[in-house]
Amino acid sequence: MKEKILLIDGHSMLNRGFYGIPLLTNSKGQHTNAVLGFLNIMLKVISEEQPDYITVAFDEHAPTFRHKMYEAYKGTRHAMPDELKEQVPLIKEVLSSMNIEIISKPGLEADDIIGTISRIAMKDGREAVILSGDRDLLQLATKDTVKIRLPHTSKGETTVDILYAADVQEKYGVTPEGIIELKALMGDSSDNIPGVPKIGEKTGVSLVQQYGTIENLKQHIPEITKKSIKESLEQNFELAVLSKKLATIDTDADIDFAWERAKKGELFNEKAFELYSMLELKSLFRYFDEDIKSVKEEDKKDFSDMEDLGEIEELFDYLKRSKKAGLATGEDGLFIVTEDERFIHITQGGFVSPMYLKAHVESLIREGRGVYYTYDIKSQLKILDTGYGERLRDVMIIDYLINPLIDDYDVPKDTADKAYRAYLRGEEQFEKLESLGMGELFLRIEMPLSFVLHDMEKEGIGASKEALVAISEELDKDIKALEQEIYNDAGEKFNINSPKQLGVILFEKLGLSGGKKTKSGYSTAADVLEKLSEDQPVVKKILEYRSVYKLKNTYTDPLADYIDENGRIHSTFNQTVTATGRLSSADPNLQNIPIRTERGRELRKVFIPRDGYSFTDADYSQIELRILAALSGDEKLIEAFKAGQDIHASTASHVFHVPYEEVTPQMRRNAKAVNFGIVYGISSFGLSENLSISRKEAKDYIDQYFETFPGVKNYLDGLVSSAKKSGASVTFFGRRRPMPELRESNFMRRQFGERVAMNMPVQGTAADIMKIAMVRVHDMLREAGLKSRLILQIHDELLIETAEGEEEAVKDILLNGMMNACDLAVPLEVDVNTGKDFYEAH
DNA sequence: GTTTTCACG
DNA sequence: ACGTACGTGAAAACT
Repeated sequence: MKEKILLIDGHSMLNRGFYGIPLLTNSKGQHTNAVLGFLNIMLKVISEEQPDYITVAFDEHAPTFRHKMYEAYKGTRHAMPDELKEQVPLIKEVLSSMNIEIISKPGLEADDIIGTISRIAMKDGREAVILSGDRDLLQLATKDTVKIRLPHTSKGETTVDILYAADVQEKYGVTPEGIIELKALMGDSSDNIPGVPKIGEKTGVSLVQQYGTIENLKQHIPEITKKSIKESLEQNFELAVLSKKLATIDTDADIDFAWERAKKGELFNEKAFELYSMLELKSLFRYFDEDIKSVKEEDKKDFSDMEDLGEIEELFDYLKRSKKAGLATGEDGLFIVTEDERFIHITQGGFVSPMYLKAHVESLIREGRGVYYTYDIKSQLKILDTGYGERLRDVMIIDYLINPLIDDYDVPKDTADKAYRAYLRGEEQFEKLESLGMGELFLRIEMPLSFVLHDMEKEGIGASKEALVAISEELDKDIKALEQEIYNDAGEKFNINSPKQLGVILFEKLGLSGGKKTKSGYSTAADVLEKLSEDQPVVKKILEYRSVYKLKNTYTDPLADYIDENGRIHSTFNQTVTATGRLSSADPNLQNIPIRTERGRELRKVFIPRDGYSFTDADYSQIELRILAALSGDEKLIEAFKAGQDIHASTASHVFHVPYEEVTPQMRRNAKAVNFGIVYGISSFGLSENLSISRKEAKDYIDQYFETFPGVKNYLDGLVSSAKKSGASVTFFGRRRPMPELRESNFMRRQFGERVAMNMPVQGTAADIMKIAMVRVHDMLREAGLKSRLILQIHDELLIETAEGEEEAVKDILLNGMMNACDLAVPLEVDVNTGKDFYEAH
């Protein structure tokens, strides 16, 4: 069996990874998608091919000879996005750690290096496998010693095609040598090869098949029948000659190649694993042996038990005097990393009671002189319920504030790891946070909020199981009845919940005109169905079925299972999930309990306060538009709020030029949609869809709006341009959202980025203000010695379970806490309501 | 695991 | 020519 070398086109594979996988970062904010994509395919091919040698070729950053030729011709070259650029050194580092040979040389393209080595391999009696995403390389394929592996993705599945010369011929209709001629004619925009105008793939292939080379073609131009092609060839033949030069890979370049250095070594070694873990390429860990994976863990897991009370007292004393420490609590005890690098584990038992530990930790984070880092404090409070201490810093929240776009911050996987990583990274991350201007936001708002959220989660909200069961039974009856009626109307039984089956029934069997809207068929979304429900009883029933089904299966039934032995439901409020700084609620989500339809709203009656308590609910009125007014400084908008006007009616009056009193409900509805659009980052398309009007009309509304409120226009434009300049969008309190979308080449994603740049400061500032209000309200309740407790937050709304007799005090605290959370050019208005259940209170 | 739908702000 | 309103979480179907 012949020996085999795998030759990889570095930039082409990196490119493929970058554009094939959505932008991805590790917890330190490094982009890793291109590296991941590269490695994924490389490892797959290595395991399939089992090569004896591996070499990766990279283009040099300096413009290469072939590109210079083209730049001389046209003077352009596509710039690499920063997010990709920064991954080039990363992949090189990873490859060297895996003992893989890297070759690059000024003046040479990766193609030329690969071409040359593949010919060396042939000469030396070895096989070559070329891995590249670039079809240019196909010209190197031979009958049986050089093959090309070309990755392609279809339906989410990536396969790596195998192409020998015969496969190239079969798939592209030309020989490997013909690929050069083909490129000479049709060009290749991704490779900056111009080609001859008017000649695409089809014409190119048939010309190459007929004439072989362009030199031969030149002799026969007069024979060409199609006039436009003939003329283009006559006028532009020098382009074909240039393109051929550009497309021809040099197989005899002067490179420094030695078989010895290319020999495959140990790929999955310790050093490589360290890099993989640093980049957090978890999906690739499986390639490494268990013992390599565990080496790193053992390094840092040398926590020694401490049981002696005297020693523990001494330790806490030391910690209080230290500059910093890492702490983490879990079911498995308290883990501490000290400044002098001791790793200590304390379990409860004997005299070390939970009370004892709580007292010591609490005193440490309140009175200690240093800063104490931990990771995900809120989940730890469930085990050791200490109160807030201002010396404590949560590195998970710091990570989140530095980059709120990361999907999962939970990298440490056990308690020891949390303490260690918090200690290791805390100081550096906090400094980075401060340099980004978010130190105050973190210390003043997010840290105390964590403890507030924990209290809310622990408190939970009362819910009646009996009421839920009763509702569920009624819904079930309705579902069954509707199901039957729908089957009847459709003339057959089918799964109404399957958009696919439903689409076929509606748009094919019943012949309704719907038109395709989704990737995989007809859209059956409610807004689509509503447009044709007018005289279609079936459609109405389907919509009703869906809503009833949803109520039962998403709310009623699951909620019943969340009720604990005390009759209460405990949601989790996530503090590190959203891109804008809002909270989110999960398991169960209590921020999306129905309210918009009466039937759904009924469900709120099952949420009830405990005996001797009632609910007090407070919500900010139009907080986002008020923020928009305040931050933009638009005089008219500020004036409207100061005058206490209905803001949608006021907008309508200005935009439609009618007196405030004469605004019709229809006009108000439209103005309301415009206001929403402004907050979402306006686009005429979005508004026109929402209001079912033409793009032109929508654009007129928007123009009219901006003419009325020029300050808003000015402000929004400024948001986009400053986000473009700084690469991030920022709230009033300094919360930051990185905006990589604004630099992308894809037009649509860039446009999305612009909308986000307009929305984030508004939505995010509202979130900031609410967080401040929550901490204030929580603290005021305690300071006043009240029994009433904050139990829910729904973005612009707070719910308090109020003890009998405390109603007035609670109302005052809510009003004060929320309205005075910050001082803006526009007053913040708050509506307060009370009730015996959640339905009544809001 | 991804897509579609729909509940909320 | 592209194909979108911003931010979430959950269930069910589909691949």
